[in-house]
Amino acid sequence: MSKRLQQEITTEQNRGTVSVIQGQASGAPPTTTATASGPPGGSLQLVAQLVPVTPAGGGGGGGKATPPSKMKKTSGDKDSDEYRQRRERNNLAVKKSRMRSKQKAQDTQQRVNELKEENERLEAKIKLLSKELSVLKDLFLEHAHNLADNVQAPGAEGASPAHNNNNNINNNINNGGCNNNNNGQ
Amino acid sequence: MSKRLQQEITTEQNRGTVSVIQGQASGAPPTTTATASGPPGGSLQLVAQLVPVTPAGGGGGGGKATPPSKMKKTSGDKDSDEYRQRRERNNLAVKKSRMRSKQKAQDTQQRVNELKEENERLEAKIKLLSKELSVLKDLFLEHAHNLADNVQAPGAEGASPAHNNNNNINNNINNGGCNNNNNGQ
DNA sequence: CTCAATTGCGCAATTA
DNA sequence: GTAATTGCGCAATTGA
Repeated sequence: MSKRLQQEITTEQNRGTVSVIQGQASGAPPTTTATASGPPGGSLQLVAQLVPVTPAGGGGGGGKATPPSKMKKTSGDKDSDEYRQRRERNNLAVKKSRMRSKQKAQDTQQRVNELKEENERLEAKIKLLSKELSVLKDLFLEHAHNLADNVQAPGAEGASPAHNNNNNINNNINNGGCNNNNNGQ
Repeated sequence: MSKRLQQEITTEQNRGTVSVIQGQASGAPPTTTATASGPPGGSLQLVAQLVPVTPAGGGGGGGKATPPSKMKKTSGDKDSDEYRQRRERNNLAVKKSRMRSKQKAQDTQQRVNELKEENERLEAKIKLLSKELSVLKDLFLEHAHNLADNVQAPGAEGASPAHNNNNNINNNINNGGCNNNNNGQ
């Protein structure tokens, strides 16, 4: 009931008519009248201002004077209960929809943050792994050199075993060795 | 009261000033319109509604129009040019703001997608690196074994200095190969 | 204090 | 016919 006083009033007022108004009801927004806008603290209540409704509209235009008897119950255009009811329902739906929309946006933003964190973690890990790999490779090379030296020195005997190994290695590889890692955030 | 004209109409038709309105200045969006809410395809309309202002009954009499006699130029509250001007400005600002807001949301969503992709890439890389590491590690172990065998076989002769290396290497490997490290950035 | 930007809200046209 | 969306205008706030 009190709801419709809001915008309509203003709206109407646009054209110059008056209206009544009321202060805020429950948590709702404070509406105010044309003349006095009651911002925040609103205490007060309503002030009604009636205006001389001049019958002949004149005003801008058109005039139409009171078309008094035209208003079907059904689709009584606007004053009908039915209309009001629908409006209210829609308003509710709108509110809900907007709320969800907002929430979704928020979630998305959060998702971005999470992904960014994850990303950093992954990059750090890559860095680490790369480093390790690098170290190992160096060692490997060094080792190879040493082997070469040794092999040459001792004698023709020890053929380096590193040949058929591929198979075995592959198996191992498939197993994935030991890279497990857990991380929680 | 006549509210049926509601906003748009009111807005434009408001005081008779017609106005096709809107020219948006700043590079804004291309909207169409003449009457504000022109639905898609807008074709016409607008004429009709002057008439029906269903007065409705409620309010009693209905009428409307003609702002009584109060219309200061400044702050004439509603009919004032100044008011209208401000409204228009605000409407424009609102539009702009909303546009940006929407755009931002879109960007954010896109950001999520990009980050997701990036993440996948990073994970793939990690997997690859891990595999390489694993291979190298196995290779090392194998080598170590072979070396050990070879060393034993040849005889007590020349202890190859490589052993030390191996040990070190192994240690390193252990650390390096399977280490899962925690502690996030 | 003015003014652009935000924000909550209701209306109406669409869409599903 | 209903609920959900979406564009829009109004008004109250807020931040420069």
